[in-house]
Amino acid sequence: MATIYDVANSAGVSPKTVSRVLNGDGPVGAKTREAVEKAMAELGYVPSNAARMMRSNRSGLIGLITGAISSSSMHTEVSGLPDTLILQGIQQVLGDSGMTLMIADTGGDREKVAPLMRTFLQHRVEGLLYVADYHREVQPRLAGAGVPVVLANCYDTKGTPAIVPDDEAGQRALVTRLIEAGHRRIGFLTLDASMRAAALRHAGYRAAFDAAGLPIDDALVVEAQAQGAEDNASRLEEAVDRLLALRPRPTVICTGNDAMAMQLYGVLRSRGIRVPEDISVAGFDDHRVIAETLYPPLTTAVLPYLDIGRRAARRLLGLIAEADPDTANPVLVPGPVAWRSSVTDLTQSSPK
Amino acid sequence: MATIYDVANSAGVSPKTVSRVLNGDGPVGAKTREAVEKAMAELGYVPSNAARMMRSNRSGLIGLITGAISSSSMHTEVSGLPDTLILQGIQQVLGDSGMTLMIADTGGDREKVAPLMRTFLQHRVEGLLYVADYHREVQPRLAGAGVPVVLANCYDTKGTPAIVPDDEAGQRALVTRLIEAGHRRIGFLTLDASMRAAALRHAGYRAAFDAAGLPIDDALVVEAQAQGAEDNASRLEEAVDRLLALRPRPTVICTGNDAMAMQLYGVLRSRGIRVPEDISVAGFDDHRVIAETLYPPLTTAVLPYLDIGRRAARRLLGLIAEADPDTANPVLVPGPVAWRSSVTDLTQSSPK
DNA sequence: CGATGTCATGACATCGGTGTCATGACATCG
DNA sequence: CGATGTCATGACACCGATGTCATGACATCG
Repeated sequence: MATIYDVANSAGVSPKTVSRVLNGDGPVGAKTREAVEKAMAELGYVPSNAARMMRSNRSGLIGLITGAISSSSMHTEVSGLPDTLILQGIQQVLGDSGMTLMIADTGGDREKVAPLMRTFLQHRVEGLLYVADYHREVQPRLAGAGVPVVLANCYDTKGTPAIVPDDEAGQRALVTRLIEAGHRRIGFLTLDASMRAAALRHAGYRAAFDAAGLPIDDALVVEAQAQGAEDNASRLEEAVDRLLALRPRPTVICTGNDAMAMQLYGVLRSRGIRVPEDISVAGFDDHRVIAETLYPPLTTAVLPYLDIGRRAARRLLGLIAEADPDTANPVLVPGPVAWRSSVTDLTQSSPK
Repeated sequence: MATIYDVANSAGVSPKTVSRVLNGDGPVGAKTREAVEKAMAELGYVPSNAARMMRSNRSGLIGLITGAISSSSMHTEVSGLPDTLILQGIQQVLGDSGMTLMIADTGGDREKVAPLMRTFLQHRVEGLLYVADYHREVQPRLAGAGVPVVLANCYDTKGTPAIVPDDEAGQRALVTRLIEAGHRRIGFLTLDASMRAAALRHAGYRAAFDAAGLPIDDALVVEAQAQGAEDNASRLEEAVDRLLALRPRPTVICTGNDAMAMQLYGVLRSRGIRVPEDISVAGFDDHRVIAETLYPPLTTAVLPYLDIGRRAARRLLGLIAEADPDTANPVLVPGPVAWRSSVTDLTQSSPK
């Protein structure tokens, strides 16, 4: 591979002059510049980042650690939105800023974090991102490496900058819309209670009722999933039957995520109940493949993974530039409601 | 950040000795080694890859270019298996080999490939991977950069090493299993005919009938998707109705992918047809979230993305080591059939 | 007991860029 | 016309590792 010396020789100038052409600092005569550029093109010269970095101490690299990539097919029970959407958002922002992303995957193995960190530090990354596969608390043990860190889709107790979804606001917005559509008996099949999202969304559900001045019937809320359990399918069936046995029967059922809504469609239909004519269904995540492809398409709260990724990247860039305007921590990212035809508007069908 | 000189000073030895401790080449006295290791620990020393690379010319980096990450939410009509599974496979292999992955995303913009390539070359990547979001031909214009390239989930006409799924074998294996289960009237809702996978799978479908010595009824094969079309949902409904009108009616319907199977479930149920009692359904992809969560769980041909990723990575490592045992190109990766309860075994229900 | 070999270690050059400073050629000004 | 300033360029050191070669201290052997 050609070096700056090769270019300098070929153009009959000093390496320093080539450097000036490359970086546009210092003055260069028009004729000289042309000769240098010709030589660079002929030799297919590409400057070495390594050499450059030795002086400048700027690697232009961002390290990204995740257990996300390899975990997605592992716990199929946690079939939330693909975390790679977060990567997308990160990529978009970093790409524009000229940074290059290095990714490493723990494969779900906590022990691998330390060596991966070491690899990143060897490459002198300027910042680190840690992405979790679902909203949760982490102790990533990667602070204090002398490099800014931002957590995405997770948070810790040490005040590390973090970006997480606003699960509560999402569920609240969704349920508020349901109430506006005339629904009063709103069933809720929740995720495993140990998940942070479960608690927050439940709180959002309650907040929507409170805000509307409506009473809450706790019988309408049923945990329909247990992490690590084998048979979540039958668990869901039981939960659905419990909701269907209530009187008055719920007019709509919210689920912990879109995958659960997909199962719910199947269970309801096997009971001869039509969606949305007999009962409405709403999900959470806006997992496109599911929500848009289901029949009928699913109304759901958007889990703003793309936006979380973007914000995490921007915040990291801010920290690297030593300007972090964000004071709140963690930053809560709200998502809109995706309104589709799985929910009947009761105010339309039977106008007061 | 501490350098090898800091460590050397602190331990009272020369930098070269520290280097020897680091790399385990050359002999080092036990006492000296201890002192050096203590100094490294105290200073939190991490060697600089940049400096190392200047001498060794080995960056330990692999570049990965994809339009996949950011495209997945764009074309929702091409809702195949998430390509990030390929990344997973790549990660697994590269992680074990001590290589670090740099990723860049074109965001679907062909113009961005060249600058991204340049960035990678500046970092002196030792190899390049190009990952496509679905099986297709590409002209990535990235060969000839003096760096080995492997294509994953795509191929070109220039003989660049490539790893692609064996769509034909997958469909053939699936249909063969269906035939073994007693099915003879096998409907097939295909992907947009312009997709490579569509043609290959159709060939596999026919091959299965040929191998079994059974006649093929072309009326059973209907294109149920058009790329870029807005209303693929109603297109699918029409296609399904056409199949259902055939006499004798198909006993099983294969779909172009799992997302289509999910829609098919909805359409069949809206027609009052039960799966699998009245008609069986089989998909393609083994998109876990769909196939395992659908009710009933979906029989499908596994699209071996994880394996494709692994093989692509291994092949690239082979090329870097200048040993490429693979002669066939592209390499076809077969996938098994995931047999689940969406298909009825007719030989069981009505033994001859 | 001197020649030879092994071990442990260090001095020095080198990789490919860039920052600092110096230098020569002109243009401008008082 | 000499002093000063600007422009274009190059010499040289340096960033942090590692390869090459040299060196001194011992151990081993004939």
